[in-house]
This record gives sequence, C-alpha cells and structure tokens, in this order.
Amino acid sequence: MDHHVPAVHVTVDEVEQLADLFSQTADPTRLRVLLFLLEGEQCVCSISEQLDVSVSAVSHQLRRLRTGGLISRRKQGRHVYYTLADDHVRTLISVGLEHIRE
Amino acid sequence: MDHHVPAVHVTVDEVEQLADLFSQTADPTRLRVLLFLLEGEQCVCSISEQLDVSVSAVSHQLRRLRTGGLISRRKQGRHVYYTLADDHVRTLISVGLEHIRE
DNA sequence: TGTATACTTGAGCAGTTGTTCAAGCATTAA
DNA sequence: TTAATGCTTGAACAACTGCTCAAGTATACA
Repeated sequence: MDHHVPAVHVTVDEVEQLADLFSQTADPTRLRVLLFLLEGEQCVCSISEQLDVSVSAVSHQLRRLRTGGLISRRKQGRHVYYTLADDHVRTLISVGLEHIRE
Repeated sequence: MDHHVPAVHVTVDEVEQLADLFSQTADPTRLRVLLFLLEGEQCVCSISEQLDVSVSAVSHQLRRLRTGGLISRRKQGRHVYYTLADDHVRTLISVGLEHIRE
C-alpha cells in the first residue's frame, strides 16, 4: 500500500520556468548578490565592492537576475539601485539553507 | 529610515552548497525526475519511459541527484528504485511554483 | 552454462555559462 | 564644453553541462 501524496501538476512550460528560476540561484556570484540584497537596496558599486567582483561582471549578473524577474532597479543620478522583486527569494533561500543545514 | 529585516548569515562554504543545491533543480530533465519522484519511488526504466529520455541520460542525472543528496536508491533484483531523500525537495518546488505562478 | 534485462560508466562533443576586456552611454561637476 | 564617475554592453574565451554512444557490470531466467 502506497503512502498517499497530493499530486503536483506542472505543465511543460512551468518546468522550463522553474528550471530558469533555479538557474538564477545556482551561481555563487548571483546567490551572493541576492543575499546582499536581502539587507536592502544596493547600488552596483556597493555590490561590486562587497562581493569583490568586477563592476562589469556584477552588471552582467544583475542583468540576468533582472530579466529573470528576481530583482528590479531604480535609477538615481549616476547610480542604479537594485532591490529584490518580492519576498519569494528570501523564502527560497531559507528553504535551501534548511536543507543543507539538515 | 530603513525597513528592518532579520540578517541572514551564510558562510562562504554554505553559499557554495546552496548554489550546488539549486544547480540540481536548475535542469529541466532533473526537475522532471524530481517531480515524478514526488509521486513515489520509481525505477530507472519507469523514469526513462515517463520522461522520454534515454536510460543512459536518466542514469547520469540520477547519479548527479544522488551525489547531491536529493535522492537515494534501493536495489531489488535487476531493478534500481530511486526515491526522494527528504521532504525539502517538495517544499523547494512548491516555493518555486508559487513564485512563477505569482 | 549462455542469454536477456536493468542499469552504470567513461569518452567525446556540441551547446551554454561566467568572466575579462575594451568600448560605449548617461549623469554630474568643473 | 571637458572630464570624471557609474554603469552597461558585446565579443572573446576557457570552463562546465547534458546528451549520445559504446562498453561494462550485475542479476534473473532458460
């Protein structure tokens, strides 16, 4: 007799979207960006400095995260401030941490 | 005045582990394997048939998921049955789905 | 024993990814 | 206007990924 579990129905398109979502958090640099943004809005130069990664590399990754819908930006003067798009990122990271910390 | 948020402290090593965890769910094939395993224990040939992916390809991905700690296996006769290691996978996928479904 | 089934493994290869570098754009200050 | 700052962008390239194919191991059955 099998233990009954609620069926999770996921369309082909949703699988692709899910994989894309997880791809964004699958890179250490992007993950560190997201973790830093958990502390609040940050400009590119702050992120670059905090992570010790070149401004160009950070900008490329921010672009990825922005088109992926995880972050959004706000321009003010010469600065561009990035922030988490919603609170799902925090939850996702929490669940992930829970798993690896057992 | 900034909105106060609880600090999430994550070590360099944990970032790597987290990225590795998310890497496992970042591939459509592996994601489909995990989704199928949500329905219960499955042998390699069942997974191969269900996903319409070669047995070899499935086996390679199962290896990745097993060394990554997301699944475990049980041998019985000529068959090898794979199952989810714990319930974190289900939670992770749920949170991901919640995000993409808005 | 031999043969079929179920799965694993390593090599090879095309496609993808993350970085650097150089050049560019936009805003501000002189 | 000119120069400096903050960020973006595209090309190039090494490293990685996921597949196929061919060969292997292990168990079951005749």
